[in-house]
Amino acid sequence: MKIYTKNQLKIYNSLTKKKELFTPIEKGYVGMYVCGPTVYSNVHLGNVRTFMFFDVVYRYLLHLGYKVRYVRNITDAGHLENDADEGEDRIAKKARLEKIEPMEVVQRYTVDFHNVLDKYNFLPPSIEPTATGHIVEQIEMIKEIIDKGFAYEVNGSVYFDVLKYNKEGGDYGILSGRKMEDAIHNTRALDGQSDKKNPQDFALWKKADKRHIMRWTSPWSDGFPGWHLECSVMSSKYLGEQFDIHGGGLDLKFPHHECEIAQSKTCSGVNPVNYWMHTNMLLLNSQKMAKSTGNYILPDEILTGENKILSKAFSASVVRFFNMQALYRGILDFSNDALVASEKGYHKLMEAVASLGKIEAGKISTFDVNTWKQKCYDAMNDDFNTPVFISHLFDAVKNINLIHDKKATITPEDLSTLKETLNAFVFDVLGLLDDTKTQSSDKIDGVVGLLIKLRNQARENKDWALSDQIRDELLAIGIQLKDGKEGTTFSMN
RNA sequence: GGUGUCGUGGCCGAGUGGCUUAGGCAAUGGUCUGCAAAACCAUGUACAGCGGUUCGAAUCCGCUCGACACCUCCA
Repeated sequence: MKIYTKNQLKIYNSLTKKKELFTPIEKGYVGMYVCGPTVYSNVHLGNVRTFMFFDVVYRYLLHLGYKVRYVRNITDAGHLENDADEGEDRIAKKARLEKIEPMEVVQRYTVDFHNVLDKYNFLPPSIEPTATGHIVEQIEMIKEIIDKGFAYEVNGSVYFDVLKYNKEGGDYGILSGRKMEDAIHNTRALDGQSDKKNPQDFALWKKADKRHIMRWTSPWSDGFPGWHLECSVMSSKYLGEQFDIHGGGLDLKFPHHECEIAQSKTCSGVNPVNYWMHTNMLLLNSQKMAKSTGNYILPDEILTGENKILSKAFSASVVRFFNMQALYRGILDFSNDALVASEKGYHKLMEAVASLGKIEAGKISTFDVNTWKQKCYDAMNDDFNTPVFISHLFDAVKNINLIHDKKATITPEDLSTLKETLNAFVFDVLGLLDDTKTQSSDKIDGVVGLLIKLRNQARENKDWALSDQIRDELLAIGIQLKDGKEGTTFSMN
């Protein structure tokens, strides 16, 4: 029996601004599209927050037993730098600065992106399509929009006619809560450089100027597609005209997602997405993390400790844990203190998971495992409330420690449920890794075991100087000895 | 200027009309220890301000102050 039949998931839908019961279009199957990165530079931690959250969404849906097709694109065609005719795309600009081919830039940062995801233990999406791999489909979609009368060509470029779309029943502005009548008066003028009929109109195809390297042949000009188009094309190609979940960062809500809806709806006549999900921004020192302002930290810099923000290096799982201790819809402020606190909590959790393997069952359970388990599911079912979910995991931690200290007991049946459930939640759903375990090995176990033995002999001889030396010097290299009633154990940081 | 989000204890962050007002970190006391650490037990401090609705509001409404984001490429 699939877990999802017993667990009714609720998702906060950005479109309706309400939590709604999640009902997939096709029972048992979920189609999810998430806007991926533009690969013109390294992904920073803010980007990672979004992908990490949707990684957990993906993991949880799989855990519930859904068959999920998760599509996350790579934007490698470059976006317009601005709305002026002379706009060159970002990837081409970077290439010129670095005197390399645009596709070389794309390749370098795509590899970097994948390396980061790998280090942070992301599950790969089902399909990771690229914009440049779908130029033909994008041209077809533009033709279709022109045929339906909602796009016009000017000087080799094609624009979507937002006002006409809305006059004829369209709902441009529905996602972002903008009224087009207001927007007309409030959009900043762009020096009259534009070919557009109205400033709200957005480009579907842009004619490339002479210096523009990334270009494709089209019925209108040698040029390149507008940046909103690729997501409409790739989502409908792989997930259908209508699909379940579309995710992305809050900053993409307008205009990117708004434009996607207009494009897709023009072609299909239906709302493309049932549940829109937006992750909020990650702040650094209370300011938005963004490459353009220099206020950012790279995922690799956290792992190596080579940065000006953190006091030391932190593992990928600590960052993951930190992210999951906050709700995805809220702004999250990244700081050294917060990360230090998360690291300790994470270690506490991992040590309980480790000692869970060692505890013995008893005759009765002083811990209601099944109620606990359901509380965990309830939290996740409530719009992926990972902070509450984690607070329940600490409920299990407390009980595991009590049982471990012989102050509580658990039946064999409950113990097996607890093991199975906690492991699934921690490793499968949250995607955490046990850092201590991966660093450990039989040889280290043997060496430290020998030192523990020598130290215990010293302690028997009341040679405190020697026993403390062993303890302190091991601690200095990151191995902590723990004296318990059952003898001495150790853990590594 | 327009659109939107938000202001919770020393810090990070849940909750969203009454119920035990999460959880993590830090702090204090205790158990344990040769002393510690770890673990466990116990404890304190809070809902930006003002006004309103209500039997009752941190939670709803209004205003004020403050923060942030989007409106231009951005996860």
